[in-house]
Amino acid sequence: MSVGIRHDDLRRRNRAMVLSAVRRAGQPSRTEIAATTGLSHSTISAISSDLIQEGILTESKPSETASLKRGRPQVGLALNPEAAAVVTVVLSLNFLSVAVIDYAGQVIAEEQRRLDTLTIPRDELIGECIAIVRRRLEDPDLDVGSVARIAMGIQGITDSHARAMLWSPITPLTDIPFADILEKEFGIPATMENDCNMMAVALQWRDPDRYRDNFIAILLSHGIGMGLVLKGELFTGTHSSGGEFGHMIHRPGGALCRCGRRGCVEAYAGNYAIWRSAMKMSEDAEPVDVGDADMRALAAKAREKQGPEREAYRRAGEALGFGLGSLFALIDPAPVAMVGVSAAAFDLIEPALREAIAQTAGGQHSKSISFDTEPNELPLIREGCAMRALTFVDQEIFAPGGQVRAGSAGKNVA
Amino acid sequence: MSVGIRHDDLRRRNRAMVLSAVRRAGQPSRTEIAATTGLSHSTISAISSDLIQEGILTESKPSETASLKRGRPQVGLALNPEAAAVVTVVLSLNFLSVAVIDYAGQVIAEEQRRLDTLTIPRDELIGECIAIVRRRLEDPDLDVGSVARIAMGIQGITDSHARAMLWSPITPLTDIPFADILEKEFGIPATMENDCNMMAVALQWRDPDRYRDNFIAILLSHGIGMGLVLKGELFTGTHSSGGEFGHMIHRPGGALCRCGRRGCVEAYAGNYAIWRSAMKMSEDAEPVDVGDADMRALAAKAREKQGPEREAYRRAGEALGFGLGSLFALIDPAPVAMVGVSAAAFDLIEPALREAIAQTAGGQHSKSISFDTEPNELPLIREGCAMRALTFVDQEIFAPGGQVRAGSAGKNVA
DNA sequence: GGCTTTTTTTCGAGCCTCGAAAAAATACTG
DNA sequence: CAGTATTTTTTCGAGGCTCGAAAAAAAGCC
Repeated sequence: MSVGIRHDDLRRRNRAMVLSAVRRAGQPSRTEIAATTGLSHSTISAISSDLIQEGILTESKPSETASLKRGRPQVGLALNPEAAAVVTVVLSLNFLSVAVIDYAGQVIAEEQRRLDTLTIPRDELIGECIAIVRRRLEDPDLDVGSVARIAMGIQGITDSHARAMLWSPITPLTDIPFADILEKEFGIPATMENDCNMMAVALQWRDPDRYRDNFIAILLSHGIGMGLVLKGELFTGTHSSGGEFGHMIHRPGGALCRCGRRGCVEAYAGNYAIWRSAMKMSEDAEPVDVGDADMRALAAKAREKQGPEREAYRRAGEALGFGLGSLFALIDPAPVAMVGVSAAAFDLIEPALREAIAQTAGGQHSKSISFDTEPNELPLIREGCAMRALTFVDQEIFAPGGQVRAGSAGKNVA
Repeated sequence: MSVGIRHDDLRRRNRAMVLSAVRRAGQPSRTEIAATTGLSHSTISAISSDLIQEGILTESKPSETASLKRGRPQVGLALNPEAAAVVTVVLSLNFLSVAVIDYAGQVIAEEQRRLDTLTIPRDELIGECIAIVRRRLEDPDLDVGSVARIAMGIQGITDSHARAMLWSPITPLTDIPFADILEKEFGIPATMENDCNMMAVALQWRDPDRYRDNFIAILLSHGIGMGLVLKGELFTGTHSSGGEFGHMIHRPGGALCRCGRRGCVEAYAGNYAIWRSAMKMSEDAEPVDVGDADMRALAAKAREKQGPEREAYRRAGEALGFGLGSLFALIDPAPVAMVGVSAAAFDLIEPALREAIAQTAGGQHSKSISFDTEPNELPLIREGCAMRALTFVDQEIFAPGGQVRAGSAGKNVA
């Protein structure tokens, strides 16, 4: 179970810590790193000199803003963009997008492609994913350094080890082990991540002041998804990617959900549910796909005048509010980011949502709960995948040797 | 944020690891400890020889069962009961109980006392708690060694730092900082823990095969509480003890809950709710206290024949089932222990509970979810408090020096 | 140009863990 | 019953890592 700390773990962990500090802070000096990590100057000096020699870090000459204090000027440390690269693959409804990202986090190549995900056969879907990655990797215009990791993100449920897509709303196909497929094809370690979890990871990097230890990212789109960060760590289920907020029960035996069950939050707040309600269709009506443009038009009509459209958003807000209330009963309230096309209609959702929360255990702090909105989920997902992959490189490739007992893991990066 | 590992942390953590291995395994030999911790024999030898010299561990002569293999026999290591002691204080409805427990986990003294918790004034409640602890500590019949920790458990909500009771169903009083009060009074570090969390801790020690990484302990009593263990760690809210399962929303706008809101799970499954429903009282009826004996009589009547009593338990099962279903949507299914007087009536609850779960996202694995029952919560709570306190002593007193930067923390236990 | 200030590197000391070998304690064997 | 085999535990030297102090480096200040 709990494993003792060996002597060689020390350097390994502290190396990872230095890399993490540099990635987080941008161009910190050795002194700053010593301060944030609590390690001595000598240790930081030794570790960073190693990392520079190995080509992982670079000294970025005088930091522009400085030079006002006297004393020896600080030398900034930066990630060497050429130290490695990672690839992100994001698969969403009718859309496949790939990006190559350097070690410093800059996009150096990308490609996007429409794809009829709802009808495409299994082999073809897999083939398209492999092909688009291959094109980017073999692009002669670009000297893609050593790609150290592929991170794929998808809407739907993935397994808890980030290896396979188990189920997804964007395709009837199930159980595709994308991580294994990509690994086998390219010989590069890969992961298969849940979209909402990646959104949460991205938010943590984008705005660490607001999204640090505890927060929630909710995807308001065709379906309802959630990424949850607790105590600074991404929360995942024990078997699956977890956090199926959209399938918490709002009204037992209620409206028909896309998942086939009844009364889920999503059956009131997903795009198809809002549409169904606005069109005065039965709650038992089979869920249909609604385009983003149609949803925006619906929101406009709801803003215009009272009517079934506005009522549909109110009901969505109510479902989300009670769901959040139950969630807050379990984990205490936390900041929430609403992402996706319906987040652009959050003005229509918020009043009923707040009213519902106020009736729940989380209601005491109802006022203090704040919501951000971000209508476009794709950039967030890609960013999250990129950071996921890069921190993997930081920790497992450039600070290797974690708790491997048997086996012939390479000893040092020379 | 993330702090580097210093050289002195190494020994500290490995000491803690050895203590943890001994506490978990009973009387492991040095060789066994080396195997479970992954540390070398030399390291274990050095650490345990220190711990023995400091009087924390003892060598427990030949382990009886052995002596069949040849070779030098293993020498078991055991916790020295006299190395320290801890005190547990459990405050529940009309009942206050205290125990003194030695370092090896054996109860060496206890005292219990009836108390009218619902009406007792604040000062008197605090006074009674202090008095009962003092009596046990100053008992001349018993040579209580150095008490290193007091762990108090209470039904209700505590803050996330385990310092204060914020709210409790057993008294109208709120915000009593019991941990600070006991610390000031006795000069011994203290904590104020939530009862259901302690139940979960106890289960983890009692049956580590079943309750290891992910499980749920639910208290079915006057109120509904929950202790949640995820990835082997007790889950707590960000501000409070968290896990207010009983106040997840079952039916928006539904039955009146003791907390003043409507439609909570507890408003259908708490003792008072079952009683209310069985007596065909209104769902708006003010919650009343129901004695354990009355509840047992009610269950007997429900078993006897169809009628409002049986229906009341069915409705409780339904509420618990949908609540668990929502919870399972978030964290994936896990084993559940039902504790408390209504757990003895779980046969009446289970059918509707399983039926409800089957209708939720957790339903796919509905069959594989297993329930244990334990009608008596008090021993569990005390056991949990004791283990909590003892592991604190292991980690913070006998392996001191964690991440203290400034300050004059004692260096070594001599 | 010398002095002050701040950052970074160097160097020796002190720990800690590890592996190998030795020591200890028992069962087996003839 | 003495010698051998086996297993556990201790001992000892080697190698690494971090730390503090001091030195070196690189500026601004007077």
